[in-house]
Amino acid sequence: MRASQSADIHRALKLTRSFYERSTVEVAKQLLGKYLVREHREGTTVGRIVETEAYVGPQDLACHAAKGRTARTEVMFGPAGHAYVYFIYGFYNMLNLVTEAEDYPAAVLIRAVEPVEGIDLMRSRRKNGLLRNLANGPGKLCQAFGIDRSLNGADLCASELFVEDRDEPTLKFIATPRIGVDYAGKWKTKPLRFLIRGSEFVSKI
DNA sequence: CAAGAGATCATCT
DNA sequence: GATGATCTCTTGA
Repeated sequence: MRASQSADIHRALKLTRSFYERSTVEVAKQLLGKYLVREHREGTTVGRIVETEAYVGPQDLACHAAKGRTARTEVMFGPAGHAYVYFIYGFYNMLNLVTEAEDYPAAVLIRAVEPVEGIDLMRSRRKNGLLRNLANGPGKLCQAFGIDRSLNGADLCASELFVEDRDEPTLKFIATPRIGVDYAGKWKTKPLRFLIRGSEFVSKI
């Protein structure tokens, strides 16, 4: 084997629980450039995460956990590294990754990914076949990846849904206020949405 | 292209 | 009974 070949090997390491057991803002930033993987009997879909939002705890009026510990928010109160998937607007599912210590309710919303693998499968699950429109929004990416509430509570360290680090270099990102949280008082303007700078696959600039 | 409405239901009041 | 961490389509300039 040539010496240069080892540099070409694509390392893909599944993120471990300790990755998620940190401050939600830190996890939201670090998830940019990681790869969301969903294994399914129909096939595997992979997307490079380009947009996230942090929902940082019970004091965050935009975070569902601000309403307290209920059946719906129970997963966010559980251990880090699990999926919090909820249904909204009568149509769409939203994928979040639970962060921080157990009993501290916080999570990162995955808002957009760049399609990498399983693109035909994503197209068949969605009507609009344009590559840029397959997964550039939280509802769209759940459609494209076949994610619904059956994955609520799934362990990202031991299920068909997980995130890989493929050894991308550190990325430049932008922070903006979160989308669709106008009701959240002073929390609506905090810069808790993170985008990869220059990506064409974000939901909006 | 921007703005607005409609779709549709789980969750909480 | 109201509303929402959205998306798509229609309308009109």
